[in-house]
Amino acid sequence: MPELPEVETVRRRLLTCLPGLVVRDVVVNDPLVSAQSEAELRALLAGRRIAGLRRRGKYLIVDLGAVEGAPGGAPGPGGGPTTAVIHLRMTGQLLFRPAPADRPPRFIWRLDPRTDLAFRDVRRFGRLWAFDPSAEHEFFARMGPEPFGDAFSVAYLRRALEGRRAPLKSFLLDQRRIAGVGNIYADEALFRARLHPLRAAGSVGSREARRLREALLETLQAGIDHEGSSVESFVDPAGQRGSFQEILSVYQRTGEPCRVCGETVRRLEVGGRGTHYCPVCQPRRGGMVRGSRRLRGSPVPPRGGKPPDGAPPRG
DNA sequence: AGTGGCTCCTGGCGGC
DNA sequence: TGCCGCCAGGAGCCAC
Repeated sequence: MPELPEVETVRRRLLTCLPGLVVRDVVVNDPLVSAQSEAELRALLAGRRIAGLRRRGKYLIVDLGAVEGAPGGAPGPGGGPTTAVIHLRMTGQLLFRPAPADRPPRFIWRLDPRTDLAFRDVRRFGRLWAFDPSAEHEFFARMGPEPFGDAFSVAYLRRALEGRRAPLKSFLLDQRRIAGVGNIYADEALFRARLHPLRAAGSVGSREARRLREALLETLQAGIDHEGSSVESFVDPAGQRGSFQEILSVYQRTGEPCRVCGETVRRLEVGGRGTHYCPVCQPRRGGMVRGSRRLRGSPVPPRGGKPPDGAPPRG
């Protein structure tokens, strides 16, 4: 599932082909993809040149310039610059010049010179927004600091952890605390930090907080270096899979031996999310939170054998 | 305010 | 073989 490293991989790929292109038209095939209508999106996006691509947490941000040739190029409802935001959620794929003969993408940006940016998304959780750049601050107002930014210091993390009774796993998934961490990288970072996912966030000491921050950064950076994890259906805009899934330590390795100590990797449910850990490398300590109900039929065997979803789904 | 649980959505898979 | 129900999860929403 696209988390920070996957979205960053998409951003870097699109950076090589999108900037400078003009959005000629917008086609919305699935109204659920945006609260805005196709006409609204067209008015906000069409005629504008793509100026840049940024990322905030798991959100991809596309900066578009004012409509060229518009009176004065002045900002305003008439044709000013636009900020577009895309969230891939579970299965979203942004494909540049996608192969045809697929099911219709949820939306398409027709670009000039003639190319397409298509949004394919089997589970239909992904979303698109477009708004005046002045609205961006409010849009991201409740989102926590970027892990690689200066604001994500040990001091910040300690303050954020302080007093929290929620399990560490839930803390890491809370986008208001840290931006961009999802289920895969949360499990992997906790393993790297040797912290049990059910530890109460507030029970984490200063040395452990330092370890957790370093583990998060190392894990996310490794994900970026491997161009993402193609566990579910992630592919970059050229249809290429990432390779981080090949070096996962615990995520979806239930029943397999820990790569460090050989103990069997376990699975439990924390905050409704499948959670994978090594009971030896991530020992229980004081300040544990009670786990959620045990998963039915645990231990759940890994759901291996699924083909990459880069292949076209059935028509 | 913090926390947990439910919901959306679909394809894949296990069970019968 | 075919059908049914469960499962995955990011984030918004709601209840406590």
